[in-house]
Amino acid sequence: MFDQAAATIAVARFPSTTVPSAQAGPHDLAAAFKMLGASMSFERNEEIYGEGEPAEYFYQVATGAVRTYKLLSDGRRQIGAFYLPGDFLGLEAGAEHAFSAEAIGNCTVHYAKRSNILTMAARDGVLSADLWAATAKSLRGAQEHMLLLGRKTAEERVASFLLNMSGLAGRAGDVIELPMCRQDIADYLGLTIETVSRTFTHLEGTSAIELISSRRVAVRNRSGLQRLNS
Amino acid sequence: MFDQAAATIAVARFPSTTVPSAQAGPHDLAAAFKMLGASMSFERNEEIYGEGEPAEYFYQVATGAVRTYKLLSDGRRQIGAFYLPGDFLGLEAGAEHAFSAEAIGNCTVHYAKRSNILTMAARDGVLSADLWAATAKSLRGAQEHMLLLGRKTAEERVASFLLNMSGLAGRAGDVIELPMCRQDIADYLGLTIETVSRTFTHLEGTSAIELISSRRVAVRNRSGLQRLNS
DNA sequence: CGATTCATTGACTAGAATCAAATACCGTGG
DNA sequence: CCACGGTATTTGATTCTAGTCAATGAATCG
Repeated sequence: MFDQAAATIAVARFPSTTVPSAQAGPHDLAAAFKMLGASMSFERNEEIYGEGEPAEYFYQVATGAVRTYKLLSDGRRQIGAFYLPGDFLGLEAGAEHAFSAEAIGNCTVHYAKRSNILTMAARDGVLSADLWAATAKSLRGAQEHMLLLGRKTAEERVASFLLNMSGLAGRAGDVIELPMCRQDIADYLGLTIETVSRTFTHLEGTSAIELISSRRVAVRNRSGLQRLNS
Repeated sequence: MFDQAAATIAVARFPSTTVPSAQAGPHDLAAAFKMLGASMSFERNEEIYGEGEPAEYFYQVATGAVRTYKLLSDGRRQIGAFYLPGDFLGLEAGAEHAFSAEAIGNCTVHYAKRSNILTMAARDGVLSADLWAATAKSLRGAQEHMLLLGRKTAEERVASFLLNMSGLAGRAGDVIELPMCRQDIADYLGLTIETVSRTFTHLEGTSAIELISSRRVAVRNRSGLQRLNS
């Protein structure tokens, strides 16, 4: 999640698999979605699935962006990850979803029955390996995020976030389009909306970034951000 | 990880698989370790593997306890999870370990070559499903932990920790044996050692727990802890 | 153009971190 | 068995980062 480079690859791969490979044999997860999946549209803030619901489907973002989150009883929210086109979600094993998922803006999502994917995976080593790899990728994202939430300062969190959003391949001067609002960013970074806003302003003051509009950020000093990112 | 009930099940399952199942077919991950794995002992604080090292093996804790962690350049540490007997670790896909792993106390670990497990999994639907399930279990633990790190107060974090350590089946009056020191707990919960200590003392003051010794805690008011856990 | 939502800024507070010291614990050797 | 040294833990005083409360400003949409 959140790895834009990988997301781009996955997106690029998606259409190519519409040309079915000659052999009926090995498929990857994206190809399995093409075979078994259907599409569905969601409006801004619409729930895709809820925590505790039976986990019937796997999902792949086609367009737009998705957030997954957990709530405490008093409404405090932690966003676990943002999902961009190509990313898979709902891969957690277990009969029930451990997170809720919502559309950030209007978006399209491919979905496929878990049982179908799993049945196919049981017979297809490549597919099962890809399912595992996708899950493990989520796990690594979560582990990286634990370090951020447990040990980084507000400024370091925002810098990490911006660098992740700008992608690995990004260069100084790149303009980042943020699909999510400040509250989403705050709940993702374990901060308040005010702290996120102040930190953006402060980073602009040090010429690390430029706030073109609230949803558009230009990276002006990439290595400065990376230094903050430790 | 950290799910003592599940850990106990895994441990219980382990010896039973020494009796090879009649059919050579499906195996679970624990059985695969029995077939392919070897054992190794580690001393207190000894490194099992390091972040960035090639991920050659999968591991399963046999006795003792293991911590996985990441460091920032200035030494700040985030412990991602504690692993108890029966738990698997090192399941992250990718050529390199994303975390470091160390023995908390003297411990024994089963290990098996990744390539062997993966080869076997490619031909064995049950094994590959179990590999995926074990990875997904780690993922759910990580997601739960993100909520703790991002949104819970110090008292809530410590209460969550104690409830997790006491196991799902625990009852009031249960005595928890903590295998790790205060610094490990602090780095796991995203707090300082002083805050952990003060919170323990405060929970004792409210009769929620009793500190028998620094490594032994008795739960006196389980529902009180659960209320804090939200 | 007004209404509403979202973002920024300011003043003040609080919860956890930091700095510092005292106490408890543990293994070793006399 | 007890004294010693080293480590781990607890406790206290103070600071500081981020949170809270409050108000203003900007953007978006009928």
